[in-house]
Amino acid sequence: MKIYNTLTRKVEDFIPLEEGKVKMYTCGPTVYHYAHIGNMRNYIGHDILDRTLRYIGFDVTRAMNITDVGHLTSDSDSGEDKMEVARKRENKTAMEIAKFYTDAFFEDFDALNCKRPEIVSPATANIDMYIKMIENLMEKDIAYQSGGNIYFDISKVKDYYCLTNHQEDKMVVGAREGVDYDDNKRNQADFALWFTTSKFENHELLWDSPFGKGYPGWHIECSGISIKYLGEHLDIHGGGVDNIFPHHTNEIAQSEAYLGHKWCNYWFHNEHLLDESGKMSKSNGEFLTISLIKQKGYDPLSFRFMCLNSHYRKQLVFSFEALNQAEATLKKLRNRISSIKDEGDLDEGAFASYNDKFIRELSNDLNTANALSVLYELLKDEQVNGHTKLDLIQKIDKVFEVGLIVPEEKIDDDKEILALIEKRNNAKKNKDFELADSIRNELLNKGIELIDTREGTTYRIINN
RNA sequence: GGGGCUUUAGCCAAGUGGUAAGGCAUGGGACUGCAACUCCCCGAGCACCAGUUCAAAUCUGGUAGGCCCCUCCA
Repeated sequence: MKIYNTLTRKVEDFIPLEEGKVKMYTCGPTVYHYAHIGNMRNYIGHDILDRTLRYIGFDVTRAMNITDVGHLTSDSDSGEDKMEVARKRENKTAMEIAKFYTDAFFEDFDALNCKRPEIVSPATANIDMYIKMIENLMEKDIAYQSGGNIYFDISKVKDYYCLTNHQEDKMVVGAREGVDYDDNKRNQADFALWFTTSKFENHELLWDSPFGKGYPGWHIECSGISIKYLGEHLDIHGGGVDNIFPHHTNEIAQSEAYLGHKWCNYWFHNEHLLDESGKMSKSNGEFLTISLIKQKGYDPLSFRFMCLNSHYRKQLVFSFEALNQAEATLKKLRNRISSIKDEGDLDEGAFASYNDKFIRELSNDLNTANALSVLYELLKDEQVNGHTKLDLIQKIDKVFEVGLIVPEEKIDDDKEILALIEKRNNAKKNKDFELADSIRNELLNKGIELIDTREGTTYRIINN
């Protein structure tokens, strides 16, 4: 398995710390609003990684957080908490907001056939762990108290900018609007570990701590949850590319300072999904969600398929043209596969050969586009019998998970339908095409599509 | 100002030095009463310029366009 590692900026062989076992962490959603389709591309990317690792035999344990507190809308540790903003916007309690959007998130997550991580934990469920870590960092004099908050002193760690090529003296405070100078900090790049009420008032969720009543900073939650549930060493940690700096950079700094050793070996980052105007963002108001796509009549798996057709480390521009294309492609694929007759004995040689090819593509830094080509190659191969093809397709769809094999739905008592087919065929014989077509339409309205073949007419049930 | 990515047919996209995979769409054809489904056939010399090389989409330098990061963001 080869995978691109942001830490080394190279595609590397993936070697887990413990043979055969993988500990993986995914930065989860901030549940202050709906997740847009760009957010979901990231989870599809992680899902493919997760499933690929399992496919080639690794025992994967994966954890993901749900950020339900502590993520500020602004930088310089001065903006409002996103959950608080949502709470005011919707006039609900913070926990109601979190519950609502967490449910909405998983509805889309599930609709995309993303496998839920073994561990999913909300930030608010692990406050004790953050306090433990912060106390430890205070003892080591790596964290300090200032202006009511606890900050992490980045000058105390060796290679703070290890994930990026940022040069401290070239950093521009104010490159982005809203980045202000914060004179509570020793270094402008220091980040908050804990906020207290002395600085932020009116925050609904507050916890007692040795540093004062308050709530955790954003970055500490991922380190805390990861270490608490996956242990002191992590194989893969991932998220969107926007997390590289500062979120993951800060996670590395605080985790390694706390643990006193190297923490995570591989950093996995998904590129963004763009729309015609550039980056998708919630702050621009309108944004697309999986649920909306579904409402428009699309199969959410078409979106998953669209993502698989491109590479996770490449920006992808979303357009309905592209989605239509993906939907058409997927539909054709399913039709083709459903027409394969389950005949012959399992051809083990062919099975292994195609399976190897498939694994080879996925093992090459998740080249899903090429893995899909292997599927097309298989479909075209006349040397491979139907049974072997179907077995293989069923297997590789364990990674793709786009519903390649549509279970054949049968109606228990289809006498009525068969009678109508018979009636239509007679009408066709008598050149009464009006009647024939009306029967066809009647059945189509009931979700039954007729398929005319040389051997006769069959039917199938079509959804949506 | 600093760091990084990217540009391949109408569209999505692979390719990482040896002469451009695959898919969708379009067009043509087979099948059909028509249609759907299915099957067959058809398309680019890789943004541009200059180098290196026997050989470059692939390496180097430059130009142009797009995008991202430099404390909201997946």
